[in-house]
Amino acid sequence: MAPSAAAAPRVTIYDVAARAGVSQPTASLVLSNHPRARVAPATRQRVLDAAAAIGYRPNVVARSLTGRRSFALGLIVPDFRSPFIADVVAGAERVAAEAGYAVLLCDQSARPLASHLELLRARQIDGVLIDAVGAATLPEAALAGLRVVLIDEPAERWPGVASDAAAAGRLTAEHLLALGHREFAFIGPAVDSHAYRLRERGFITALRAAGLTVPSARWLRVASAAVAEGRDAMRRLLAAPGRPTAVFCANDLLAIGAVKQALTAGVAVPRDLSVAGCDDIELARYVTPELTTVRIPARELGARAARLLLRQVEGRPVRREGAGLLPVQLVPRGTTAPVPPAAPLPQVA
Amino acid sequence: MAPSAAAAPRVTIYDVAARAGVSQPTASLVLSNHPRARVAPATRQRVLDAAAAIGYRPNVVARSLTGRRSFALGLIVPDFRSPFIADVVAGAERVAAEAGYAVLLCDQSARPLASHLELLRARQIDGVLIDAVGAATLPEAALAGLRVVLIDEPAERWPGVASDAAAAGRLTAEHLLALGHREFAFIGPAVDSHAYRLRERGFITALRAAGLTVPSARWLRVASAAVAEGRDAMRRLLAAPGRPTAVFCANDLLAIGAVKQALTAGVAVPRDLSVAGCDDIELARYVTPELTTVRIPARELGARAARLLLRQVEGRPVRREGAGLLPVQLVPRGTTAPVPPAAPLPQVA
DNA sequence: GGGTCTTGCCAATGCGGATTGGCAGCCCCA
DNA sequence: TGGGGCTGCCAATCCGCATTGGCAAGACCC
Repeated sequence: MAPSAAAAPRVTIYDVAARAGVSQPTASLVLSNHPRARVAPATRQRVLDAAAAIGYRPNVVARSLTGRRSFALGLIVPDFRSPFIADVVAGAERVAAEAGYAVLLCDQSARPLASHLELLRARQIDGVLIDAVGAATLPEAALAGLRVVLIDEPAERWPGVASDAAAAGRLTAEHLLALGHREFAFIGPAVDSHAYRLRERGFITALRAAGLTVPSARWLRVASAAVAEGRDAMRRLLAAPGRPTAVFCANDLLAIGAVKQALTAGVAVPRDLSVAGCDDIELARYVTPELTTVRIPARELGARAARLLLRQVEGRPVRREGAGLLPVQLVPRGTTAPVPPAAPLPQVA
Repeated sequence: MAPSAAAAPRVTIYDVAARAGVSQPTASLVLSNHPRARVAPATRQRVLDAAAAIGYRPNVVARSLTGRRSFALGLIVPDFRSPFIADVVAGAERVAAEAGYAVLLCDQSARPLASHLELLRARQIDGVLIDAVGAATLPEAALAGLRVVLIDEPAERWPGVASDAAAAGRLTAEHLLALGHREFAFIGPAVDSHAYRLRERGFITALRAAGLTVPSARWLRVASAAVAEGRDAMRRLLAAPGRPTAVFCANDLLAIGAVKQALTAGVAVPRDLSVAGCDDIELARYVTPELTTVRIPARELGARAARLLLRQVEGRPVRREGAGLLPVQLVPRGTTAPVPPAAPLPQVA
């Protein structure tokens, strides 16, 4: 249990004070650059010189104990290995780092949400960014006393930031409709995620507006938003009787898997089948054919969430949701094309 | 500067002690489950009950201050958004979490290595895993007094874990040679990374053993190991006079970019040109054609590094490099094929 | 030259918990 | 029955830093 032999002796603020010939509180006043500190310029300089001379580095742990804040934020995500999430993390991390905060990355795939929250609490975390499944249904107590910002998961009790997920679905629907498609399928994860639900709803609502629907047999639920799942779903889709001319996948990974499977099965994409994804991960441009998708500003999502959380943490005013939804943008590429002339169904009059 | 109004009142060990009718040290002895603690069973139970009743959670910050350890590890990586690195991180994180340690993820693309080390020091980090460019050339002082484990970057002064990068290059060379290839190119990042150097060297050494070389004009250095760079490199390669029949890319992202560019330029892969990558990221199976590559056990690399670091941190004996290199494995897929009959050069006798 | 301010610094204390040393009370045995 | 040895608990102290209250010395004024 005991750690191995002590390492380098630490340089503390007492050492600085001693070398500068002042008391520890005086050194503290100077070094923490206290605004209302009344310290003679000469004294201040002596302290600064002493600190520089012996290479003083404040001990964040000690500072956290007195200040009751850790200068660290938690960031809980479903799976940081997903490219989209990784971008969200990168955006948040950058903002946090610039403000001098560390980020404790918590992966929901490794440990449940509530457990992460407990651990973050124990570490006296200053605030938590939650981009995780099930955040909205967490018991009140799990978040009590924490400063929280939700990502892509609106709730009345907490501020949050979100992308315009409904628009993502709508834009895709409109794109496919404009290409003449009338027979659709949908592939999406069965997770309890607001953003995914809205993507679905935006898609179907736009279809309805055009007098169309997606038959329930072509409404495929998969376990997670991963490539392998997209593949399985497409396999099922192609095995069923009839065939859609266009498929909307709730994210790019699913779409990549779906395209892959279609090609493997000899279904030409986009000639015989159009497939669209959502997120616009970097990879979307590197698969063949390049993936039609909707660009979601992932980094911006993370960055904005972090800024919002830092406002709370530092006691600055927080505008509730004021910023509105982050805009998304259709990116037509190579996996969607006009419906083939010999469409399975005659054109709707 | 002042944080906003205080949140929920914290439950401290003093509260537990008061409720159990014992002194704080006694409560501490019970709750920290001290091995040589001499506490009467009844007393112990009273303390435990009290703690449970009021929901006591030890304050990790306070514990860190006295214990001079933070139960946190640093993990410095070149870019956690790279799929390969993400797997290394996942492996390390899992091991750390199981031992009760948090991981502070530091991205070299956001801030230089030395700066990260400073920050980790200030947080009294218990140890650092370094999978970063330039770790070997760091000044002595930057790492002084830290417990360190290097990933894929052997150094005499520090323990480390590494994959058998030379074998990765060799296996690829042998694979391509067996397919009849004699005209090669290489694409790799110009970063100062041991693993990449070994991959190169392993490749070229195996070619030499077969009496072949890679002409310097086909030895392409790119800025980073990213898809876009692979693309650029292939563009240059195809623009130059003559053409190899096989290209070894130092990692999968480069290979994916290279394949993409070749296809775009009308060069059929693998018919006209074979391309091989390295890492076997998940994506390698999802591009078209599927990528031939060498599987590097990324998660295992991270996990093993974390275990090694934890041994040091907890003062258990550390076997120097004892474990040896992690084995790698060729994964032949769709981007490599026998050299076409009408090869640019006659078969070497 | 004795008050009243101001300025500049420091003593004391707290944050939450770990650890050490020691002191009662009890048992046991000679 | 008195002393030795345990056992079980607590008082005191420390970790490194931030903050408050106050005190002494000098500036200023009448």
